[in-house]
Amino acid sequence: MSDTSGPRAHSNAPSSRGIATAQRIERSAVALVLEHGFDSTTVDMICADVGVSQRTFFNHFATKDAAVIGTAVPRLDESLVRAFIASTGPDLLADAAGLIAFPSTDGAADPELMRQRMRAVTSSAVLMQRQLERFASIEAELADVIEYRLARVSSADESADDVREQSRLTAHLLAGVMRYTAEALMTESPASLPDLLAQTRERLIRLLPKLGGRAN
Amino acid sequence: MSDTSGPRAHSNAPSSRGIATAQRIERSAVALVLEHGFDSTTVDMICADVGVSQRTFFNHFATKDAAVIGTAVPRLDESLVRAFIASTGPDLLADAAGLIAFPSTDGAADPELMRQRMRAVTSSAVLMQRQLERFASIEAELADVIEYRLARVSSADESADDVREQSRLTAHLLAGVMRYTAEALMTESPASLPDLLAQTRERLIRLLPKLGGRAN
DNA sequence: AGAAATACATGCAGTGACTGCAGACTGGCT
DNA sequence: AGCCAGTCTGCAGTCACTGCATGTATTTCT
Repeated sequence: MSDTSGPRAHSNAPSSRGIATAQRIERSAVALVLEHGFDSTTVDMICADVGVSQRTFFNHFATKDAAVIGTAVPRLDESLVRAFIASTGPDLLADAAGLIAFPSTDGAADPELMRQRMRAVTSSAVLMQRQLERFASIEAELADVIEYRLARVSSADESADDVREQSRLTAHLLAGVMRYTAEALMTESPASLPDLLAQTRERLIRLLPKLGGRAN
Repeated sequence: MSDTSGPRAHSNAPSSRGIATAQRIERSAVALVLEHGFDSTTVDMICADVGVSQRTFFNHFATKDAAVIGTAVPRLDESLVRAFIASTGPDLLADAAGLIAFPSTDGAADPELMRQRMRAVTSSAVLMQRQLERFASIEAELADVIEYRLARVSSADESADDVREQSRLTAHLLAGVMRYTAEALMTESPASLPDLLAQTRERLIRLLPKLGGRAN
């Protein structure tokens, strides 16, 4: 940042070559959010820090939070999906919870940035919220995958429509599991994500028989 | 609206006496949103329609959507809660789904306004989203209620903490059920809310044995 | 090489939600 | 009459975000 005024900067002179502008913005956004919190970090601050105009910022990111969270669209992990479909374990929902590992976003991106980003996102309820909203984009996909397993354990007197709706419902239940985990992630931050997921899964397995079916 | 300038208007002359400003704003907001959609309805439009300043608008409502959704905080229905706690049916989650009927907000408010509001909210994904976010405020309460039933069907080797966490998890699952229902509400709008809820409940009962426990 | 297309960056003016502040009118109370 | 409290107001400001017209560097075509 330092001096942003004058025509000087315009020549994104040396730096711009090596690292793409978008990446520099991302890094700066994550760092500033970690330092000041999401609400207290203005787009102008990020722009000043990076040395670009606000217009440029919005040419790269549609919203302020996109710069912090990243732009990659979450996808289901192929191999996990295959395993899930193939498996015939008794704990469908718990198995499905394994699909959310969480969905890899950037894959090959800088792991250090990923770690910082994770901290930044979990530090702000707003950001966590937005993050979860993004995951909604795989919900339909998730429902499709679930449908395979569900069809197998459904009786013949249930129509395909029934099964499809049940799959969608299950996907929403799974979203609930995600939210629960995300909440835990923000409070009991000490635990690592994989640990938390495993813990949630166990909890779910013990819980499910109590919720419906013939238990009780 | 017509002319908002000058000192003239100041006398929200006749109308202001009968109906409180906040109510007039609510009505106008709902009506305008139904007509133009949420995004295309600006706060200024509402203000002009009602004949108040923007500052007044925000003195009554913290946000634009609050004017449409209403300000009442959702609460669990006492009698439903008692019934739920007392019951020992096998379908805990499905029973809990009955608690969300949906939580009454305004109770005594104008039923016609309530109906319009419902239409307005279900017409916009943004508003539905906000509405659901509000329900999050009863989630803790919900978890407490669920804990009673859950404690009853839990084995002795599960700690109180376990049960509490399972209750919170269940509350989140229930939130998933709500979201599923809300989604259905926005698309298959024909069905009435009570019908939809009953339908979801049935679906849930048939679904649960397939998800975990000993089924399959 | 030179022209033209392309991609990225910029300033600028504008919209729309929302806030803080200070002033003004109202109705009721003493 | 004088005062308090509640309500309403304009105004100026912040912040996210958009459209547009322009500029410049790099690539690609000829």
